[in-house]
Amino acid sequence: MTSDAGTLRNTHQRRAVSSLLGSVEGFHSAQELHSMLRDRGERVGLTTVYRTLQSLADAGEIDVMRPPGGEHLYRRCSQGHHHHLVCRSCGSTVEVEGPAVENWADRVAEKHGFTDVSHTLEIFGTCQGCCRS
Amino acid sequence: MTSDAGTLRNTHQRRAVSSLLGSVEGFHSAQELHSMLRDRGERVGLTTVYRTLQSLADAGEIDVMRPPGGEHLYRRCSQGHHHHLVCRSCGSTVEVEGPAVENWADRVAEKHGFTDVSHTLEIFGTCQGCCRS
DNA sequence: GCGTTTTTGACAATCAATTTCATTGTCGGC
DNA sequence: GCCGACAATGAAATTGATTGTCAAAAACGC
Repeated sequence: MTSDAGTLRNTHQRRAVSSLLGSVEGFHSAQELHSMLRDRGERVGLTTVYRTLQSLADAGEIDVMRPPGGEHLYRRCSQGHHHHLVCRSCGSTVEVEGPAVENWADRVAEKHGFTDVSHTLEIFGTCQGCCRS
Repeated sequence: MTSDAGTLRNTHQRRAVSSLLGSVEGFHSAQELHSMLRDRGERVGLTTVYRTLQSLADAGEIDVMRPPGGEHLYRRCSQGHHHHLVCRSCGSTVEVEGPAVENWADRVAEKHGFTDVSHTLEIFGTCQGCCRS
């Protein structure tokens, strides 16, 4: 669609994964996405799901989250750099931005002589709905 | 609800792991620590190393880092909440603090109605030494 | 010492993720 | 439209860190 690495071919599996990611809310594991594809009647191998997710992540089209003690979760997110506020209980997520944090991280890294800087940041908590129950 | 530290027994394996962590620099995986113990002549099972590291982490005595695509790394860190600036190439780490970030994370979470908030933050980059080579 | 309770550790099990490799599908060129 | 090179696929096998099992050993209180 958008990204074209030159050697990438346009297969129905790739389109299926990409399209699925566009139509679901929240984060899902590769295995969940694989099941969803099966439920939709698409036959896409689990291997291909992993590979496609990886290439999409490399291309920056999806976000990967690594929750403590769980499998990798993937989600199509709004473009641009942002972070996630995640409910420990129900898994619902909110995208948050913190320009100040970005700057701080870059400044700190630079101060210590580090270059080519990136960072990961996730906020975990219990959301209102889950807190009540 | 919290771990009952009153029933913990003082075994030589527990002491060996704890002592080892006090004498090594940087982050190490459970398997590395297990090898080091063997080199030291201590006989401690890998299972026990994992269990001990887990309980130490639960007690807040060591920090756990989960680098992308790697195993869990453990390190005895200075007390108190802090984050890490990690070199992608050589793995060297710098402890950094960012009170402003802590506050920001808490505020953002609170604003969205989240309670019991925690967060993870790691900064990755290439350190001066590795940048040159 | 003695009995109780925790801890240990060799091995098996788990499970996400990756690799393998023969087969299939794409796509540019004709 | 057809061909052929080559990327892509996918089922099964593999990997590798981590966890579970459970009998035996160690620590602690008395």
